[in-house]
Amino acid sequence: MQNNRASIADLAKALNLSPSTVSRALNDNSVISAATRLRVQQLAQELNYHPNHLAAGLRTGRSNLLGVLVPHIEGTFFASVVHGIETVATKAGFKVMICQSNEDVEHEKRNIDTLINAQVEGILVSLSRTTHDTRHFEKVHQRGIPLVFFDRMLETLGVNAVVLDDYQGAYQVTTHLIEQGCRRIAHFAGPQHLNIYHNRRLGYLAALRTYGLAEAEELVITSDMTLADGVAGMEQLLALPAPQRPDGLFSASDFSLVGALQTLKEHGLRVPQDMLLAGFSNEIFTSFTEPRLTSVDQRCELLGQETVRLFLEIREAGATNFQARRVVLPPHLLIRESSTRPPA
Amino acid sequence: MQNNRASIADLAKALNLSPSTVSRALNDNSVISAATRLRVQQLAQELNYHPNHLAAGLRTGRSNLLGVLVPHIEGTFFASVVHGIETVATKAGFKVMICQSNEDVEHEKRNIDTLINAQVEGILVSLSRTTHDTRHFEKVHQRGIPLVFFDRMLETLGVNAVVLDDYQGAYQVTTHLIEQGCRRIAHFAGPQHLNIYHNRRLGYLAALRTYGLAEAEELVITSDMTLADGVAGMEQLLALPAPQRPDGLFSASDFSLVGALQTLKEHGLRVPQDMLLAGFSNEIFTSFTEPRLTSVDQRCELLGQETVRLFLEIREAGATNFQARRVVLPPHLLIRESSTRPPA
DNA sequence: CTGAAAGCGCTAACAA
DNA sequence: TTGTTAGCGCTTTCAG
Repeated sequence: MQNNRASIADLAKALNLSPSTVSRALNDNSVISAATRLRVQQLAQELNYHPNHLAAGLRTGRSNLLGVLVPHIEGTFFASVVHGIETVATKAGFKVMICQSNEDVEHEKRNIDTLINAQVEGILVSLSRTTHDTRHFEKVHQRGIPLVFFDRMLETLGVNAVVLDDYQGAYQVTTHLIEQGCRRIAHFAGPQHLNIYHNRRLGYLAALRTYGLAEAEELVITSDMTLADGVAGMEQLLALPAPQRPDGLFSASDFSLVGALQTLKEHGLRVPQDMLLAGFSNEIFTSFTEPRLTSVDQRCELLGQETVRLFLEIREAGATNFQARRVVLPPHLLIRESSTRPPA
Repeated sequence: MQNNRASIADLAKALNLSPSTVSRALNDNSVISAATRLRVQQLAQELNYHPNHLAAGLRTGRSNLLGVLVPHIEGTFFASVVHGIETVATKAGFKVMICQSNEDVEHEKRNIDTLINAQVEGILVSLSRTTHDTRHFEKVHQRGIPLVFFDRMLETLGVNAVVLDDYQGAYQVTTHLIEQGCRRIAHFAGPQHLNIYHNRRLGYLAALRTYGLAEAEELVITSDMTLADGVAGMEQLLALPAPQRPDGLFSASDFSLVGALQTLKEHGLRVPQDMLLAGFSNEIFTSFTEPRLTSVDQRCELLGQETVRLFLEIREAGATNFQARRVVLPPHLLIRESSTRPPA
């Protein structure tokens, strides 16, 4: 009978045992005699037995599945986070199911249903750019499924979340620019309904205030943070009358920053001599440009790992009576040539 | 009874129907009267009913799960491939389970078991760097689970696979360098037991032969293809006596190429004036360096999509009686400044 | 230490 | 068009 797929029933029959005994033997239940355990496990190996997790899950109510919902997975950031998630989740015995919202709320809603249907034991989410309210997550809560946000979230009170301290990161990087001598610092900002871009802007403004620098409306440019947006943004800045021109730029995204750098060069301006630059995310390419770009590292992998850890904690405590918690990771400023004032 | 989780039985009871009728109504079975269908679906909505896919899967023998096994997911390449996979798989009604081997065969073996246990309906694999034989995939075959390799595979006959035409890509890019006037072209090669690096080297050699150029041992440097390896490799090339120095370089990885570029600059040499450069993979940063780097695009997303398509085909035909097929995607050479001979 | 029996939630014959 | 019945493969009382 060494056919396609052996079941517990098959093993039981072949060994003249009951299914329950076989099940116990396979699961290393301590109550089973060493002898039968061995017999069972050997035959299992021989027949190439593989447990059916669907069946076990149905019976026990545990799927060992963990749902992850990200806006997309191309690009460094989410890929690294997912890597971190996968690592810790696997160690804890979970399989990871990945869904992408493609930055679209409707997708996001459908994905949530998919994950619920798959009986995942927890859901880890980073919101799509087009998500402005989170009512579609209520049913997750209702079903008692632990829900943890990471990176992108809405500032709703009482949700579990793991985020980078974007405010601190922005504050530090802006302070650094000021200390390097900048007095008019421009800021490329992202969509403000997203916590991350909002906090980066706040951190930037706070640093200005701390040092008594005036904030200038014409120096803050909000966009979707692509490379092209960076090009457009820098053109806009360079079009300002000379006294209003910035001497430094903090971009909330490294992509826009590269656009800005390219534009500066096209105009015959040099970095850092003519303008200091700093970005956010520590994308891999920030070390490949000339000059290399100062940036704030987001601890992507750690972020993923901490997200799973928080999930495990919630699960342990029981989803419903867990006091919602927010884990805030310290950012890490990486100073490179683009923001280092050259000796005069 | 609008408790945590409603089941079909609950709906049936509430509506005075049999479970089968409810099931049929929910699945839009054409045999059900419009009226009952509506009643059922409305109540389902109201009670926030979600089907239990584990149960359905157990019953129907279909899990709607697709297993994906990659060496890792950080970095652009696999992330993009997975993106492509996810997109097509979702459209076909599959959920994707992702595992990473971390470039380790033992992990790979364990992951295969995990996926089998999860009752996936197909497995898509890109081999770990440390995999030298593929016996652990036999049980997948035995169980009649469609198996498709993508990108990294062993040259075993009769497996299903989707790969880029690395040979062609390398041939094209080398030819391009020759046509730009290069006569001594160096090559940074990767681990040769992996089909991709092997084929890139063969393509490089073939192009040399076509144009009657001698291949020089000292110009082919094999490494693990990191940025640091590129630095070391270029140092090695520059240490050659002047007449033996290359006038062009084709690196099988963009990362090594960046290392080479940085090293050239440190030595006061200019690209493309003093040496032409070309790489492989079209990593995002190839457009951010100066000069921008010529590279071969790998069609990552398409690769992922085609892999799923091949899986669907196999499934359709029945895994066992499907004639193994290999899909080879044409590469796409992107010529940028680093390989364009400037007017003399 | 082992076995018998029931049931997780759903679907698919077959019957009505 | 609807209902009855059985069972997917596994685990878990409860009894022996």
